[in-house]
Amino acid sequence: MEYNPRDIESKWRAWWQAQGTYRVSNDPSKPKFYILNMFPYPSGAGLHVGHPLGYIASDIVARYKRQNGFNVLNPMGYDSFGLPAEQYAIQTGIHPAVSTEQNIARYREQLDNIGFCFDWSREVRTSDPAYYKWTQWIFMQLFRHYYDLDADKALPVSDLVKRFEKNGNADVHAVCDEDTPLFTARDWSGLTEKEQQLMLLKYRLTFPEESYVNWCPALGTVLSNDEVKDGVSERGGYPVERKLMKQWSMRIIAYADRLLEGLNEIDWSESIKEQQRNWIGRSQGASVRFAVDSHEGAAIEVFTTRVDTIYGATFMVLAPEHELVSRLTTPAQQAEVDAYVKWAASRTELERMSEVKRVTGAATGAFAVNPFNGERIPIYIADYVLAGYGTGAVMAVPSGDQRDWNFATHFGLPIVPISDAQQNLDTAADPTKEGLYINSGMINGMTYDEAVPRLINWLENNGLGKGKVQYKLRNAVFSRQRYWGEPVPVYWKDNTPQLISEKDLPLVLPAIDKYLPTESGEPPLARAEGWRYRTGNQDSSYEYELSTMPGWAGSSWYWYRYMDPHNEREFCSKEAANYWKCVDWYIGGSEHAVGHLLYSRFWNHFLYDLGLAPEREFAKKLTNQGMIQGRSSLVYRAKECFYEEYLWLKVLQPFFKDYGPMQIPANKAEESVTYDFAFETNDLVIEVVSWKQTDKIEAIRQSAEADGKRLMVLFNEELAECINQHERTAAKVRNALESRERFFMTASGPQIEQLFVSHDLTAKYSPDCFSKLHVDISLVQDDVLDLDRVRQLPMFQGANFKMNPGGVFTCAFEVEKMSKSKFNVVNPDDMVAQYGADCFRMYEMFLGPVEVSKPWDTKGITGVYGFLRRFWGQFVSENGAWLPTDEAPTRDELRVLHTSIKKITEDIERFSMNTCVSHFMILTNELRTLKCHKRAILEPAVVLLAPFAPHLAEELWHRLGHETSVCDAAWPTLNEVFLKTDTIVYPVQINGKHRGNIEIAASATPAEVEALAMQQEFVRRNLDGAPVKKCIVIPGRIVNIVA
RNA sequence: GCGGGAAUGGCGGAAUGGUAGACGCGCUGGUCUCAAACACCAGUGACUUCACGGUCAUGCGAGUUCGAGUCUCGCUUCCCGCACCA
Repeated sequence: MEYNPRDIESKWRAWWQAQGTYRVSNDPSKPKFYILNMFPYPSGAGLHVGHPLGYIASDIVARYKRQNGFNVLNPMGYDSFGLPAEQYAIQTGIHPAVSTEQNIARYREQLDNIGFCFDWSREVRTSDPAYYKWTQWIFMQLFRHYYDLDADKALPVSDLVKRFEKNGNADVHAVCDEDTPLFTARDWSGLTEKEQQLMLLKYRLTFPEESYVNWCPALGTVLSNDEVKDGVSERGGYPVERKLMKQWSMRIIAYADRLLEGLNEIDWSESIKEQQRNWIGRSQGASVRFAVDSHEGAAIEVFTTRVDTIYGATFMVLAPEHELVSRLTTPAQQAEVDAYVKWAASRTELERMSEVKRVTGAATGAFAVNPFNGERIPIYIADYVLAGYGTGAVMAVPSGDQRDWNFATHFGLPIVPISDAQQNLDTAADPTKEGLYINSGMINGMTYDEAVPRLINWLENNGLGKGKVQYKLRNAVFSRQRYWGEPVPVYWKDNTPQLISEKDLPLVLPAIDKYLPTESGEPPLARAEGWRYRTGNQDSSYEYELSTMPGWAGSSWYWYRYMDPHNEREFCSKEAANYWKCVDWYIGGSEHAVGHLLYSRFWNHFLYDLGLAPEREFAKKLTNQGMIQGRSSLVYRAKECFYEEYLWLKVLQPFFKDYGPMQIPANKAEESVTYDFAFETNDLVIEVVSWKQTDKIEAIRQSAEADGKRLMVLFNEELAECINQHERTAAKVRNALESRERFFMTASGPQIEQLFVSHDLTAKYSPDCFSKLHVDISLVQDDVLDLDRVRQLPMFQGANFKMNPGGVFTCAFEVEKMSKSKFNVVNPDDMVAQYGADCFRMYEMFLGPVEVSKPWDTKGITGVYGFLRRFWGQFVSENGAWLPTDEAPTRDELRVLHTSIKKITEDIERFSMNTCVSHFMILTNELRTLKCHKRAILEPAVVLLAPFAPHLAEELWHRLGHETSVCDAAWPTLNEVFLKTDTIVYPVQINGKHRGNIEIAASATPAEVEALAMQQEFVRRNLDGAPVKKCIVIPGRIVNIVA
């Protein structure tokens, strides 16, 4: 009886559901294992074969762990707030909740098709009010806490207020706004209620602030830094501009150091950790205040990581936007500075980034004073100094910094060496920290390690600066001027933000008429009628915050909700959190390297500080799955110039010997020859042109007449029409050559509008004769286009196809991202329908390592299908007979089984699923060779296969007489005894080259092995009489004879 | 420019420092069939040899080692991330 996945799979899926096989309880009697996939955004396009890759790999691990006695949590849900649903709502008026619901239903159907062991009773959706109630609740906790640097954790703002009341803020070491003033207890109590609230905002971990943000007009919202790539929005690629706006912000900088340190204790890929380190961008250095000559009270603060080079500072550079520029510029320099500032402001981000090498700048005419040696140094402005980093000002040390060196060289400024180890300063800067300082006042003769503390000490003692750590990381903008997101649980009273009462959570998204900003430019929520907050019994009501939370809010804590998904009192109970602790293995795409993964770590550290999260880091181990790329098919469409090349290659060349050398335009641009083709011994000229270009035809005709030439006009379209019968065109040309008519032109307008050329023919033509177009891969098989179906499509109306000599039309292919727009999407549903879910799962794994990107090739799936059929065939004969017997297995059979147990166990542990599938194939091939149908071998093989092909395994498991699920069958135990063989085949090398093999008893000593090797004919022959220097025998492995 | 990763047949990819190319696709030949598909069997890195066999092969060049795809050093190319970050 044939293996029939369709029947088997639907049967067992229903059974699993009825049995609740995948229900997970928080059972403390068993060790836990929490494996998590990054939950998907349910897009309208559905899943393609690339999406489930990580889900399948983690499903295998989950099932494997369960068979090894673990209580496994392997949940799934949806990150269901997001821009696409809202964009769709704007276009169609359909509520995002409705389209999201539909998309989720489709996702679910596709996911169910693949046989995952998700416990759907634990599903979460970020857009569900029962879920976002807790997102809002966590936001409230952030608002109620500040970061205390002495405790090195988040503490309640209420405590902070008590300290202010007692002692003011002088002895408070907390992360706060840069401009927070010092105040005493008396100052504090003198503040009004509103002033106190405003002061506290400078400390809260989330707070509204006026700042420059990434404003995306096309999306009508601000974006956080990680949502902007190369100056445009990550979603949609719309332009982004800097705009000053009042926005909610998250004080993530408070956690910068902990986020950095935490990276050392988690098992994530080096590349992700490095990206996060980069994003945080910690640099340790010093801030130094430079006075400005003849500007009392003006001081320029700079940040430097190389304070040791300060004696080599020979000038100073400010960003063109620096606030002091206008004040400092001398009248003589005013015009030049104004011009430069204006020019710098006009440059786009792209220009700035691409013209890094160019040195530009302008002198302000003012001078700064080096606090260490009192030297006056000129102040320049230049756009290589960024307004947004540090203080927007640098002390320039041309001997140690290449950019400063370039600038100094360009403007003829002095370059002073500061270390005796610096070399070749006339060709480049030398940033060395080696050697002893020279020309450096108080640090002359010191090393780097001695100099830095000395200088910082001096700065601090003289009040001119201090040691300082600078981060590239900015506070994260938390507001979106959009509808489809979590409402911020805040109302505004007297221009200060107030949290709503916890009992009013969740603050549910109100209904609105249109998903657009109001006429006055307020966010969509301003459209909601009567949506105001009423406190207590008062009649007055207050306006809610109108922006919503960003996409990353709901995904920054969701792994806790899976632990306790229906809890109405807490986001997750203490017991559940303490049992599941954290994610043991997190799997997802590397595109979330700095967005989701950094914000999640931030929130988790915060929840940890509050005692709500049991671990500092939420995910111990992270694996990034690779992309499955599509194999796109492309057709070549002929452009104008193709027809000329075609006419020459296929039609005109045979006339060459009869009508003499032919003039063809050598270079179209020069137009040295008036006509496309002209024969030397015939007064006929030929012009190839589209019949639509009537003006051009008329002009050529007049010019031919004037030159006394006979003219033949060939339409591109008529060439296209008879493209597969070029002799017809040749006949026309011959006719014209031999005739004495003055003018040849086809009278009727051709029907053909475009021509496609079989890819295997295109090499003969220059590449710019064609444009490449994607065609749907379902129309292509083995790179051959299905013309009958293609001709039906609107896109190919009025098209003709130039076939290859075999009479078929071939396409080019390209490996690229799988996407709808490239028509290369392969739907998992189709694969499952044809080969079954088990086969699809195993083929996805078989393609290659999970972490690596690789192209999808549907053809290869037959190999896996054949394997599954053969595996089935060991149990069930062609006529449906049940084959397993209770005979005792042989040594060979046991060795085959236990080799597989060892390899498959090891390979799952190291996440090498592709080699697992190979081992299953080897196992099956060997059992077939051994004609083994013994239950003692086959039953453990079924258990091994269960994580990979759960449906097939369940079927065979039950046919073997079991009544409980194979999911709970214990993983087979390896017995090393069975791996041993009686004899060992040793490869024998001579000077490292493999020359032959010897077989000897496994118990043979190295000396015996050597002796046997030496007797071999092939050894004597290859040694050719040379004396043996030594013989290396690695027991059980190899023999190498050195001569 | 900086950082991370990679490079092995026609293709996807295997190889604790120990027979390079497992396994699969594709291809070639055979069996079955009127035929095709499916299935099954055999072969399949390149060059060379009637054959036995030999030579060359893991991006390039050195090195360590009895032995290197694997380790070290120096290059090349590709992918990813960051990028005038003081």
